[in-house]
Amino acid sequence: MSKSSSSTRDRLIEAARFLFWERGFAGTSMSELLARADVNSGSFYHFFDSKEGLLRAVLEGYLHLLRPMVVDPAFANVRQPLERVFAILVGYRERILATGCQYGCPLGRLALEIDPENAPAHELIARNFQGWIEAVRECLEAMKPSLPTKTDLDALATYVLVVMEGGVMLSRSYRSVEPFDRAVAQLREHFRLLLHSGQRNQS
Amino acid sequence: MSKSSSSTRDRLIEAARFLFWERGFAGTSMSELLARADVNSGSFYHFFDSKEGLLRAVLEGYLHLLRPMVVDPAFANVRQPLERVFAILVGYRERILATGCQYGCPLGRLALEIDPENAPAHELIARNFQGWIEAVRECLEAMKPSLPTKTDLDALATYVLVVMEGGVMLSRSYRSVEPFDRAVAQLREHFRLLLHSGQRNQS
DNA sequence: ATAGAATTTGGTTGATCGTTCAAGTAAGAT
DNA sequence: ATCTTACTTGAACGATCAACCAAATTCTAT
Repeated sequence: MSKSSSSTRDRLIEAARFLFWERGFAGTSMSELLARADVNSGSFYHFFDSKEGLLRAVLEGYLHLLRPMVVDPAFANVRQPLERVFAILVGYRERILATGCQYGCPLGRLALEIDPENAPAHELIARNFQGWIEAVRECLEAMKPSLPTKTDLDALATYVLVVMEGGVMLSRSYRSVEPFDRAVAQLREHFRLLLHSGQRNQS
Repeated sequence: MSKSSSSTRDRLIEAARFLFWERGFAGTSMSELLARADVNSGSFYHFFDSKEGLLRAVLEGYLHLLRPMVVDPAFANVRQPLERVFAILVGYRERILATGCQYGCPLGRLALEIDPENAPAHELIARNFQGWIEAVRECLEAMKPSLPTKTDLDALATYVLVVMEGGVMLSRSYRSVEPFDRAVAQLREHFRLLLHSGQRNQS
C-alpha cells in the first residue's frame, strides 16, 4: 500500500475494501479510511462524490475479483465438477481459519447492513452474488447427466451460496469452524443423495 | 410504546430491538434511540452503562422471545415434526414478505456486524442461535425413526438454521423471496431424500 | 411523616462525524 | 512560455456522536 506504487483512487478502494469488510460501512470512519489509504480528504472528494460513492466502487471492484480471488484458485487443482464446488467452500473454510473464526463474507455483511433504500448498492451486491452462483452453476451444468432430470441447476447453485453464507455467519458467532463444517457436510450429503436417487437422466 | 404503560428500561430495550434490527448497532444513534423510547439520556445511563450494555440486554431479551415469537406460533397448528420445522421457515417467509423483502434476521445482522472483540455480545448471539437450533432439534428427534440411523441431529438442525439465515440474506439483496424459496425447496428435497434413502432405523 | 434510595430531567461535554473549500503543485498541450 | 486540466494539500465547517453531570422529582420503607 505504498503511496507511489498505486494510484490514489486504487488505494482508497483497497483501504475501503479492507475496512468495510472488517468494520462495516457505518463502522468505518472517513478519518480511518483516509489514514489507511494515505490520502487527504480533498483528494478523496476529487474521485468520489461521497462515502457511498466509494461503497459502490468497492462493490464494482468485487465483481472483477470474484474469479481471480475465489473461483480460479479453487478450480486450479481440481477437475471434477462437484469437487470444484466444494473446493470453493474449502477456500472459505481457510478464510475462516486464517481469521481466527472472525471471518465474515464482505458481501454478506454489506447485504445485511446497507440500508435497503440504497438500491444501487444492493443491485451491485446482488450482481456479485449472481456471479458466484453462476460459477457454481457451471460446475453443476457439467454434472447434469449424473443429476436427476428435473433438477433446477439455478436453484441448486443458489442453495450452495445460501449454505456458504449461513455457515460463515454461524462460525463467526460460535467462534468455531464447526457450524460451517457441519453445514458443508450436510450439503455434501445432499449431493450424495441426489446422485444416488436413481432418477438421473431421462428416467 | 406509551410512556406510562411500560417501564423506562423496557421501552429502551424495545426501541433498541427495533432500531438495531432496522439500522444496525453502529447505525443507531443514541438520539434516535432516546427519542423513540421517549427517555432522557440521563435515565438511559441510570439503567445501562453504555450503548453496548443495552446491546447485551437486547440480546438477552431475544433469548426469551424465541419461543413466543418464533417457535410457538409456528407449532400452533402443525403436528407433524418435519412440518413444524418448515412452519418455522414459513414464519420467516412471512417476515420477508411483510417487510417488502427488506427483512434481515436481527441476530444474523448483529452476528456479522458486531466486533469480534466484543465477546459477551457474540456469546449471547451464539446462545440465541443455539436456542433456535434446539427447537428444530426437538422436531428432528421426534422423527428420528424415519431418518437414517447415523444421522447427526445436531448437525442437521444447525443446517436448517444455516439455510434460513443464508436464504434471508440473499432475499434481502435480491429484493425477492425467490432465493429464500429456492433454498427452502432444496432443504425440503434434502429431507425427502433422507427419508427415502432406505437406510433408516437400525438397517 | 420523613429519610433515603431510585429515577428523571435536560443541558453540556469534548470528540468525531462526513463534507467542503480555497489555495497550491504537477504535467501535458498549444 | 502560457494556458489548462488533473490532482493534492490540510484547515475548517456545522452537525452529530456517545457519554456525563448536578439538580429535581418520585418512589419505598419505616
